[in-house]
Amino acid sequence: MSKPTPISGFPEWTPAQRMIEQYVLDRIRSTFELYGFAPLETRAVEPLDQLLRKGETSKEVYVIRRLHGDPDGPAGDDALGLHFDLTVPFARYVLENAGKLAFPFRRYQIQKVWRGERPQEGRYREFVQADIDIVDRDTLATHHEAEMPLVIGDALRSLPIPPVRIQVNNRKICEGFYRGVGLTDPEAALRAVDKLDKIGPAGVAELLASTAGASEAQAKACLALAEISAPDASFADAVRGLGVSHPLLDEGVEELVRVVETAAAHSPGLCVADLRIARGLDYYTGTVYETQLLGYERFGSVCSGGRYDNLASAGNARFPGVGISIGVTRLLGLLFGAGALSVSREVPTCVLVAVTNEELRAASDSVAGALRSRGIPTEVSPSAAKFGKQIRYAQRRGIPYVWFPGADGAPDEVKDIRSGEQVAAAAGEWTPPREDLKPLVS
RNA sequence: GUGGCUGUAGCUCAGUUGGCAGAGCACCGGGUUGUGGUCCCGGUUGUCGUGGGUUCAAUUCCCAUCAGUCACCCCA
Repeated sequence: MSKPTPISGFPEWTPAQRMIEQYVLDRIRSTFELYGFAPLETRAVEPLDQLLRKGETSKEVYVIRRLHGDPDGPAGDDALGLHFDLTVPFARYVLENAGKLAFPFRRYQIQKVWRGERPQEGRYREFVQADIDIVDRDTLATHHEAEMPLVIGDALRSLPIPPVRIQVNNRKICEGFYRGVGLTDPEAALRAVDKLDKIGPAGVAELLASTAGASEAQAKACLALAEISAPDASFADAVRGLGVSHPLLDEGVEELVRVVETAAAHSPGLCVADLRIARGLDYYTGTVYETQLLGYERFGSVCSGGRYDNLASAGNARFPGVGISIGVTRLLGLLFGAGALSVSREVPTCVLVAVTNEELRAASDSVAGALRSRGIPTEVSPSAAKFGKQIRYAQRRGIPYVWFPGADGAPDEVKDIRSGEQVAAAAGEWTPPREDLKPLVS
């Protein structure tokens, strides 16, 4: 068999990287639970028609089918696709289980998602998202939109990663403003403005004219709005200064003020109102979030989301929601690529119990058992090689302690192979310093 | 999905104007008859991403393909 090769866009980490990933996931999860979000996992597949409601993203959906499915039979597996985010499955789940859920319903969901994109650094076809959402029945209070950045701020701050900046906007501001200046296709205008960073003001003006039918004055006004950015409510004055009025615009400004002020009170500098932010899936109807990892801005957002009022509705029941999702795989991929994350050892093992000779392996096994019973991750040396070799086995893996069973009734000894210090110890009592018990991620 | 660049040892990379494949690090053995790391001596790295084609001869040239990366697209 020839050597297997990777599959494009489906990353597989090393054990050390996986330990870091698990650490990161644990921290994120515990922050989510600290805010009272309940755990949920949904199936990997959704009916295709559900997934395709988003238009453009449809090209990215992986469809599943049975190898020997009957192409002429009734629609079965081939009507299913892998979910490409966690919000759409969640909306479906809420509709399906509305009777069992208490509203407002707060849940987190940490799962893989799949998108058939062309991969490059920080872009994958299979990746993990850590998602929180809050949905309510009929109406959703706007303060939930202000809560999202707080959770994310806490979660990401608990990790050994560079600081982040959450950029917030509100689609009502854009849409209200565009309508206020007389544009009739706010969607097109939004798409044009979104390219500001990439093609510059002149390019956007051109695009606004060609795709949204904007006059020179209208384009200028849209650009002026997009250039507004402030870490506090002062953005609202800047918007008013543009002299455009529309009910939707006022509503959006009010909501965004609240998000920004709440965030500023909780953690200054975390959030910034940035009126050029337009992206995200097109089901967003109000607040939208994007998150830059400082120093890695060019790789795009590592955490995005927003408010959606129309994603989940059945008959006359409506479930507006707001959610945000951490791109865990992108975050890790970027930091791994930069060598910016490390772990103190490649295995969970804290203690390696040396084996004096194979006849005495049972003695080492029993030491290991005693240590494990007190929660100390321990392995027994794979061979009774010279102690130098056994120490090196530990050293190469970053295992901090080697345990030597005492010969002929002499006490056992444990050696810290980093310092070389070796002391007598009893397996039923010795405990490593707290910081050595588990691998340290930094 | 479109286009560009790249692919040589576990890692970082040399190299062959087409003629038996190299260095450093890492790894293994010894110096050191039961305690590693430093040091010294010695040793192994490999379908030259994969499959075709041209050629007496291809790692080198050509085509395809896979993977990585960049831009577009989209987005975590």
